[in-house]
Amino acid sequence: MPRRTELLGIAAELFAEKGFTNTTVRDIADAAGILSGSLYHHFDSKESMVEEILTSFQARLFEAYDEVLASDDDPRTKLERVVRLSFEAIDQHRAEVAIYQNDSSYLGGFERFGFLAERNAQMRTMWTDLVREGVAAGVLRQDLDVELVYRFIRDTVWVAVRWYRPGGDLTHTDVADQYLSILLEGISRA
Amino acid sequence: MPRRTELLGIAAELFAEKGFTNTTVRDIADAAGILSGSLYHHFDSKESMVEEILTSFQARLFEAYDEVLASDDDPRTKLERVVRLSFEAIDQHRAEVAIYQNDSSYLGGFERFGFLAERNAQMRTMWTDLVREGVAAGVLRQDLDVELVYRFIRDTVWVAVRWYRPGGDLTHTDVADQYLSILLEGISRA
DNA sequence: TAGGCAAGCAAGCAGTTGCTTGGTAGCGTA
DNA sequence: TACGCTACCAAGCAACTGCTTGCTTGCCTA
Repeated sequence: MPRRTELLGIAAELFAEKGFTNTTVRDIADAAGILSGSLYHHFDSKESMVEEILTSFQARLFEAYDEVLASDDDPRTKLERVVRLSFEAIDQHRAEVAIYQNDSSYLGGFERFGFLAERNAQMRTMWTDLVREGVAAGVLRQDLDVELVYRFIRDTVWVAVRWYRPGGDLTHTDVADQYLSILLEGISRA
Repeated sequence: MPRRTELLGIAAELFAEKGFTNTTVRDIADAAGILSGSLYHHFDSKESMVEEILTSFQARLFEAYDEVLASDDDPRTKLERVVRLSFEAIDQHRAEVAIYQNDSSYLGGFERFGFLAERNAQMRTMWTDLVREGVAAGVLRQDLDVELVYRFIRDTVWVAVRWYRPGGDLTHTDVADQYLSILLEGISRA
């Protein structure tokens, strides 16, 4: 693995754990076993590190989403697959998701991180379209506030990164199963 | 209003907006129209400001929770009331909830903020007990993973502080209605 | 009208921050 | 053996951080 990639991984872990601004370049350098100045041989700035971490993660994530959306599955299946994909992303890219969850509101304030808002809009379109298709197809309730349903799903799925631990008792599939069951059927007794 | 209270309000808004560590004492002083050093006439430290903000908020919140729990409502009604109370707290104490959401993992690392973990445990007991009572009473599904249901509810409710805007189109009651409807009945067509 | 007090100013200190500069060690290759 | 490249070191700078100190101002009240 190229040193550059290695360093990005170390930085991502620290950003996820302590937050972007609370992580100093000296923290990253210490964890890598080098001096802080040496980091600037590999990267322009601390910001360019997060930028690279987030963009490459999002690129992979949306590629996976697009594959589902392009399929000819029915709306409900697509919705399920997208939820499962998201929990899988939390499992396999914990640090990246955590950074996205915790620091994107701060980072979004800088021009160079405008792509965050774009991806958010893309995400919103994806979810609301899926819900609307489900309603149109008659598999989802007609009285839903699509925008609210989108927010509830998005929040519950992504915030799970705060408590989900890869390798624990619950697999990401377990979590997705339970969540989909609750989301689709509710918690009331039939 | 005492100057002290006024300053806490200003600080809370800034903490909520930019995060605790990203808010400098000079930011707070500027917003209050005084010099940074003058803040120390009112408070020991920046940390004691957040501490006071969070403890007083949580005290009021749990007081309201306790009233519901002590009532003789049935489990499902209690669950509904607690959800509604939480959305109401987001509406009326946006800044405090936002600080609690965004900075408690960082603050929790300091000894003086141990009360955050205690309140978290208290919150967890409250929710899981409510769900278990609902299951026992036969109004909630028997196959629920109580711990997971608790996490999903907690996350969805509190993270709403990120997008809910008091005075907007949706009242906190609207949001609570929709969420309870989804949570209890699911989004699938009956 | 003298005393006490809440509120704030002016100046600065020590530590931390992201980042820069000029240099070097080691390795592969021509 | 000279060259170029990757990876890093050593030292430090300017800006910013939370906080301290000694002092002043204006108001209330006894």
